[in-house]
Amino acid sequence: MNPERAKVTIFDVAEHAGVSIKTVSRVVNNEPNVRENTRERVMLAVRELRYQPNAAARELSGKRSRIIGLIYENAEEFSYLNDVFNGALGICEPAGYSLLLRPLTLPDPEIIDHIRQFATNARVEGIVLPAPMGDLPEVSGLLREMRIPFAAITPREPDPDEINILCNDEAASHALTELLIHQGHDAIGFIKGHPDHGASHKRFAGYRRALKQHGVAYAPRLVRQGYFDFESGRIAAGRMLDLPDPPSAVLASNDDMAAGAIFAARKRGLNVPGELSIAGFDDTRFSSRIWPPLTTVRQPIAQMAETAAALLIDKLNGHSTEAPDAPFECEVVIRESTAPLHPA
Amino acid sequence: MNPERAKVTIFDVAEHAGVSIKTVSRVVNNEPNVRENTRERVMLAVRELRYQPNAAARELSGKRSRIIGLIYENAEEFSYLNDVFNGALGICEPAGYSLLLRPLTLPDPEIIDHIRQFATNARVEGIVLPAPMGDLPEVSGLLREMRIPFAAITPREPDPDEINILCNDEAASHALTELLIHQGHDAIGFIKGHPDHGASHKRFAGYRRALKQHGVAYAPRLVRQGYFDFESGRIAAGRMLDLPDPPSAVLASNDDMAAGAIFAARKRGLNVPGELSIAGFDDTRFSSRIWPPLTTVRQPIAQMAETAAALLIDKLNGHSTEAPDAPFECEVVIRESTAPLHPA
DNA sequence: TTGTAGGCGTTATCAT
DNA sequence: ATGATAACGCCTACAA
Repeated sequence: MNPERAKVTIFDVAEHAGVSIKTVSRVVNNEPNVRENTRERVMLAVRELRYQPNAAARELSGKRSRIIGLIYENAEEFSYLNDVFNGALGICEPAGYSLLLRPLTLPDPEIIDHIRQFATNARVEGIVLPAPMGDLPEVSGLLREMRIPFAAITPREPDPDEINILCNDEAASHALTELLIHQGHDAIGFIKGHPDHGASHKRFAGYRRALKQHGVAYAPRLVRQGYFDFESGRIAAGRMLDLPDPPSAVLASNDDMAAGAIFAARKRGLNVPGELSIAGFDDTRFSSRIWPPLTTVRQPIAQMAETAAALLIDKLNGHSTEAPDAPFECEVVIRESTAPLHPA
Repeated sequence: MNPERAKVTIFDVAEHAGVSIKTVSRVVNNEPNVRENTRERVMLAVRELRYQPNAAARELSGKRSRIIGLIYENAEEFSYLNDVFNGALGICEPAGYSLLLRPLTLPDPEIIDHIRQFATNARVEGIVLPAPMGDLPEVSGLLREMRIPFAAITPREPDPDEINILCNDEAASHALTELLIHQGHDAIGFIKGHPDHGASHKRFAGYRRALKQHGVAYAPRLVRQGYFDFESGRIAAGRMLDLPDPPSAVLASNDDMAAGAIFAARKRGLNVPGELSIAGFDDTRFSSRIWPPLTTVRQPIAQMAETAAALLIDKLNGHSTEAPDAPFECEVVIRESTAPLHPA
């Protein structure tokens, strides 16, 4: 019809509807004290003129930028980020918020400056912090000091005043270990995750609890430090496999490291799962696509990110922020990379 | 020192430096006609007060949002997106631009409305369009009509007035096919990519050209349609492998489909590369981590995204936008998923 | 080289 | 329930 780029303002709408701009503002912002009749007239004008409020003017006047920041570690390996993006975006968009990304490369000695600049420069109202950002005390400390609300997706101890999205890592790790034990394994290697991630400790704790519960001896030589990346998994698994008495199963704290473990096994001519069972954590996209498909633990990452964003937006809008009553549930996904130790 | 959140405005700086706000504005925006002496005095005040210009006020007044949009297909499989994000962000940030994400699920009958809304609502100044968004005529048409500058990362024919980032897909595909031919393969399967992606056609063209050039017969039964996702690759490869005279090598138009092909081969008990060579395209993160590591083609995606963002920002700033003189170079990466047909 | 006035489109205040 | 008017912080004209 009219492809002109002439922008229609609140004045145009007011004139068209025969009211004042303030009334238009009230209607557009769902404020009370407008007669139903008037409201409809304004709405009509809004639609007819295709009125879109000017975000900059809104922000300047009302102090609301409607922008949410997402600070994340820019590590290639963390495949869960896509789910985080999608989950957060899925909530922000319909709520009228924009999502601004801020990747950070860790360790970052200037992290404080970077975040401070991002927060002020990009004028974000709130920030979503997926792991491991929510695990870093300096980050949450700074945000607290700056009085910028944030939602941390991380398995730390929840603070009732802050938004914290949890899942039962520990229980899932326990279940996975138990599965291997039930399959007859009693020499189960464990590759730990990056020590700065809260999840690493939870997962290790679940492993130890399962061993203890089922009377399987804990062997320090079967526990290796990894850092959540493929290489560290490959190396850690290699070390264990080269032991005189290697494990018959390896539990890696994430899928990337599990893929590294499979790689290491293959290099040594070992059949997986025939000679070595391997399990991971996260149910990354590719965990079902490598061979053999990986037994792993699925976290509802997208849902967790959605919840984080939704609670954050609620908080920004002054609504009561009720933390979810229980942690999100992880689910063990059994595929073909694990098998009973002595098949019948 | 002073953790107060009182925001310092241009007036504060002007007062502190003993000049008018206009002079401060000139200094902050690097405009000419300021005495060096004055400039320094203002800069000092800026630093002392930690003055940060208010982006909303700037935008409202000056019509510059300093926001760039990135519209992409939200398909789980397109692993190159991370590189696109990183490349674009790496340029935007130092240039003072923010990057706003807009995932779209294709096919989207309301794509026009969605983009229109994104463009106006999010007040983006320009838009980056990675494949396949730049391939969709309705998208580029709309942007053209709305007079929003965009940079398309896609292998279509370049328009001298528009920003177009290319790479030599065709040549790379030709080289990859040639490699297989040199290895003695003469029954080489090809899994095409999604027909809506310009790259699909380029890659197929390179394959055909290589066959022709080396006198290898073109066999339509060895060419299957895929859609760039794992499943379609698995199915397409499966069909070919179940043929009475299956190929000895399969070239997939991307790594996800190549991974599917490996999966299909494994299911049939075929040794890769002993009984079947498989090659992909993209050098996705995981292509070096599956077993066997994938022979593939590496595109400099992050660089291409960087260039797209840089050219776009140049254009927005009124600088001369010179297209790069040549397409970006792809590189064949030889790994262990391909082998000579009859090893010595 | 520097400063003054007006406007950008909204929300907030305070009348009516 | 509605409206006039003043912020909000900056930039663009236009003066000086």
